[in-house]
This record gives sequence, structure tokens and C-alpha cells, in this order.
Amino acid sequence: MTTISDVAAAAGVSVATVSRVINGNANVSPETLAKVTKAIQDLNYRPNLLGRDLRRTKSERVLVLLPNISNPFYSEIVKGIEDVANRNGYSIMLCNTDSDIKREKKYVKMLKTRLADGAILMASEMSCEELTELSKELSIVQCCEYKEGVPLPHVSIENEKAAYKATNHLISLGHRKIAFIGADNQFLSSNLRETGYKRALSDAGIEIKPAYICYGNYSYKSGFRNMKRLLDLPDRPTAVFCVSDVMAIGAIRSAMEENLKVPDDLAVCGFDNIHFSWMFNPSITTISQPMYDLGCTAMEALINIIEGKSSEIVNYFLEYELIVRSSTLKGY
Amino acid sequence: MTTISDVAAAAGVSVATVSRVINGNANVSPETLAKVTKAIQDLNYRPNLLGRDLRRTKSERVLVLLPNISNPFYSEIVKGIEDVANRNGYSIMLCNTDSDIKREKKYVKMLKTRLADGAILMASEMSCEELTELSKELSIVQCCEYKEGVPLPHVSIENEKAAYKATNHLISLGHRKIAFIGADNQFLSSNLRETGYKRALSDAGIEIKPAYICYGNYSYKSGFRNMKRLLDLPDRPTAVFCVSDVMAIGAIRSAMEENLKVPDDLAVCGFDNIHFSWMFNPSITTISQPMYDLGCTAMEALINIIEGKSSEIVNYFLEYELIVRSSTLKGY
DNA sequence: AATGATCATGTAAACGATTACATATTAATC
DNA sequence: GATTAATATGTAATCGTTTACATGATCATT
Repeated sequence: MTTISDVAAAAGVSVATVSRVINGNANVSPETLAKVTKAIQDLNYRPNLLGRDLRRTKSERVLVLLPNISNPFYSEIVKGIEDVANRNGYSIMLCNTDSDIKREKKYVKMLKTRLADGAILMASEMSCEELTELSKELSIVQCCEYKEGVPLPHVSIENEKAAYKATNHLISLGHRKIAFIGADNQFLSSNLRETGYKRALSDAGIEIKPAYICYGNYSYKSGFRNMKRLLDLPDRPTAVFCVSDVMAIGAIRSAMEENLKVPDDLAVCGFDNIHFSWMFNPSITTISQPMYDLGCTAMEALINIIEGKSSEIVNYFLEYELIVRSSTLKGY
Repeated sequence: MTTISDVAAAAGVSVATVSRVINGNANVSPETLAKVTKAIQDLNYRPNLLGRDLRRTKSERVLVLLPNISNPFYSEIVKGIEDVANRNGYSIMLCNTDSDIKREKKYVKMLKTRLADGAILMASEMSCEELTELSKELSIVQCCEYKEGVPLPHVSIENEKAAYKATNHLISLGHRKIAFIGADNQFLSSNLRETGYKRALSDAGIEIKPAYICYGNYSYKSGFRNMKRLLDLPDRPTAVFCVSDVMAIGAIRSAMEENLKVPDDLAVCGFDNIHFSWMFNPSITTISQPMYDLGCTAMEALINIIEGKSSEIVNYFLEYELIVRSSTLKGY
């Protein structure tokens, strides 16, 4: 490993001068510049980031913690994050937590140990107390999923209203027996979506039937199983609102196995607008989150915090959209 | 930011002793241990990784460069990589290159600058020369996609044979008019799969028709478009082999738009066995790569290199599998 | 009681960079 | 020509660790 002093020796100058050349300092004579540049070339020298960052106490790196890279929902968000990061000279590193709090904490530790300047948390498993603790010393933004009452900014959509809109769409198509496949996790969005679903029913004067409400874990299988259960009910629903597209796909396959037609016998609405929701047959009606923009906004907020431009905590709610497709409306 | 000397001061000992405590050195008296542990707790101290790694010239971190996290194919591989890494005390950080050589090089630079001990490259855009150059100073393993003749180990499947098997499956079902949707990129696997396809046809005494061979870019749309073109041929094929599941899905949707039935009117075979290939309707016949194992093996190979256990370059070819489903065989 | 081993702790040098400050050289001003 | 300003370069401290080596205390051995 060649170091800055190797270069200095080769060029016959001091390490300070080499450092000046590397960092584009103006006060270097043309001849010295040439000598040093040549030495750097010859030795194929790259500054050691550990040394540099240690001295600078700044890394221009940002961690993105996400529960699961295999969830297509996150891909677009990450793209937004990366684009803004790159425009501002930051590198991002993705950390797959697998929804495992131990893994998550390992990455948080890297943050604490200054390996990165800040982080974006996508669906943290940490408690409010832990997050509040972290907020004191670290630059962190919550994206999509967030804990309420934690002094950290978040970027998301209004899940309650979005769910209301989705459910209302089903109601407006004439459905009265509308089931709900939610998620049994600690995330706020799951609750908010359930609340929105219920409010839509109430507002339409439809009774809320507990038997129509069930919970999965965002997976295909949980969508499949829950739908099967719903279809086994004596008074089976004619529509279902799933809080993720993947579960919606599971639900549709379940209905198909029972020889039901979608949307004729069962209308299905998902959430997220992942790529596969329009590739699927039938294409799936869903709520589209502005994933790319969510990512961009989160990264912008993070940079503001890191660079100390804003000390107040700003939360962002971006616009969502109901996208009607064949799984609820024929011919779309 | 509290440092080791803050802790030392608070505990009334030297920094060396604190360091000993942190690193579990045996020669520390119980009382001192207690004092220091308490001070660490009180001050909520975490060692600065930059300082530590700089001194140790070792980071126990590994970079995983992949072209696109939104490709579900990579998720399982990453899982394998992570599991082996964690078992061996390494952290992994994912780097999304977006198939952009500039981004890729940015991450390689981090490697050169000792931010990580090594890297796994999933589908590098770099040339053989560049990779050869890197191999001299860095610990790198190629996974899935690889360049031939580069002195870096790789882990993959035998793409030519796998494609042969897939094509042969279609032939054995009685098809003679078999199209191929490949990929127009620089990757070896694309070529090998085409070669395997052609060899299967030749071996079966079927003429290779250039009109039946076309190229996409692994996307849904490119599958869709190419299939449309193939179906517009005067003598349309009755089967198609796509080098990715996503393109296969595009092809199926294309056939459906023409009111063709899959597999009755058109048999479709994909490649990769991503989750959606069995969620899709019809479920898709495909070649299953042992993604998890590919990841595990790549990580194991990398650790061997980093820790200097093996200096020779070993290449691994893992077993693939043909998975027959409804898109080629009814009722599966 | 002298010797040596063992244990606990401290001192200070590294790791590889950046940068405040000092110094030397040259150019500009009066 | 003396003074000052600007430019180019070097010296050494610093970032937060780890760790080789030194030191001093304790205890067993002879």
C-alpha cells in the first residue's frame, strides 16, 4: 500500500505539498504540481479514506437501512436517494437489515463510529426511545415508515387518506362486502391504512365486519392464505383491499384457484404500485406512492441536517395516487 | 463525540487500559474492568471505527457491487453473501452501480482506499484489462457474471448447458419452431445461453433460423416487444426461450394480447426462477440458479482470499435445475 | 533474601491523512 | 534599498485507535 509519504519521497517534497496537490490547493507551483502528479501516477497512489476521514471527521458517506432489498417497493426509493446523493457528492451504501434488530444495530453502530455522516431508515425496528436517543447525536431521516413522536424528520404519504381513497374506489364500484388484508406488525402505516379502510366504510354507512379483517406479513403466501380464509366465509366478500401489491397478487391467485374471476367475482386493490402490479395478469389496481420522490426528498432532508442548514424538524407528506387497473375495473 | 481518552480520564486509567477492556484483553484486574466498563456506559462510548481500522489496516467490511437492486434475481444471492459474512464477523455493504461504470469505479475507489477489505462483483462493466489490474492489489470475487481470462475467481453456473437443457425441454415437448430472446450486452452468460440454445437445436436436427433470434435488455418491455415481433412473423414460433424470467413475463403478456393461450399456442421458458415466476399466472417454466448458494460460495471464496488462506484462483460452477411449470406444460 | 515469573498498567509510537503555523523566497510598493 | 505582501513549501500537531515496550507490583521459588 503506497502512502502519501511514499509519494512525497518520490517527488522530493513534503507530505503537506502532496496533500495540497491532492486537494487542489492553489498555492502550488506548476513544477511541483507536475512532479507530484507524476509521482502519484507512477506509484498509482490513492489516498487512504480512513486516514482522511479520521482527520476530517467527515466521510461524505450515507447509510440507507432497509429491511429487505428483495422488496421491489424499495428499489425506486433507493434510486431517488442515490441520484440526490450523487448530485451532492455523497456516496450511499445500502444496508440490508432483514428486519433483524441486531443487524440494524450493527449498522447504526457504524454510524455512531463515524463511518458515515448520516442515515436514512426505511422501516426501523427500533423503539421510540432508542430512536430518540439516536436523534441526539446522529443525523437521521425516516423514510416511508416512521415512528410518531420521535424527534427525527420523516418523509411519507398520508397512509390513512390513501387507504380511504382505495376503499372508497371499491365502494363506488358498488361493492358493500369489502374485506381488508392488513399487516400484523408494529408499523404505523399498517394501522393508518386500516383506519382509512374503516373510515371509508363508516362514511358509506357500511357495517364493519371483524370477520372481513385479517392480517398478513406482506408476503405472497400470507395474501394467498388470508384470501382463502375470506373466501371460505359463508358470506364471502366481493372485494378486498390489500395493503401491499404482493399480497394482492397472492389474493388473486387464491381467487383463481377457487375458479373465481377477477374483477367479476372479486375485485382486488393493492398498495405500492410495484412494477409487477402492471405486469401481472390481470393488472392490479393500486395506490401509487411517489417512490422516487420519497427517496429524493429524504436524501435532501438528510443533507440539510448533516450540513447543518436546518435545525428544526420538518416532516414531508408527498402526494399519492389511485391507479385503476383491471383487477377492479374490467377493460382497464 | 466521546473518545477513548474521555473514557480513560473518567475511569482514571490510561487509554491503553481502556483499549484492553474494549478488546477483551485478559490482563485487566476486576476492579479496573468494572471502573472502565462503567465509564464506557456512563459516557455512552463507542470506539471510532475510522481510528481503529486505520490502525489495524483491516476493516472487516466487504462491498457487494450489483447493477440493480431492483432485479429480484440478486436478492437471494445477497442473502447468501450476508449470512456467510455475518457468520465470519464481516459486515457487507451493498453498492448499486446502475450498470454505470462511473459509479462502479467510485465504489472500487473506496476499496482501493481501504474502506473495505474486499468486494464481490456481480456484473462488472469494467474491461478485462481493468479487472486484471485490480486483481493485483485487491481482494475480489466475481459472482454470476464474469470475465474470462481475468485472474479473479468466479462463482457461477454453466450457462451453456443450462440453456441447452431449457431448449431441449421445449424440443422434447414436440416443438420445432423455437425462438430465442437473448440480451444484447457484453456479458458472457448471454453468449453462452445463445450457444446452448443453438447447440440444442442442432443436436435435434432443427435448422437455426436467424429470424427466430432476437435480443432484449432483460426488461419486461423488451420481452414484450420482441415477442410481438416474433408473433408477427409469417411462420410464427410455437415456443420461446427467454434468458430472463422478466422477459418471459413480457413475452407471455404479449402473447395474451394476441389472444394466444400459454402454453397451448405458445410455450414459454424463462431463466432465473425469481419469486414472481411462480406467482405469475401461468407460472413460468425456468432454469433455477442456486442463488443462495452462489452468494454463500462467493463470500466464502472472498474470505479465503482476504485472509490469505488460498492464493490460487479457484472457479466454482454450481448446479442449476430445470423447473417445469404451466408456461410450457399444462397442469403443472 | 535474592531471583525470576506473572500480572496490571502506563508511555509513546504508529496507522495515513489534513492543516495551522512557521519559514523562506520572490515580487511589489514607496 | 527597505518594507511589506504574496507565494511556495516545510514542520509538526492532530484525528482516535491499537500495541510494542517499559515499569512497577505481587508472589512463588530457591
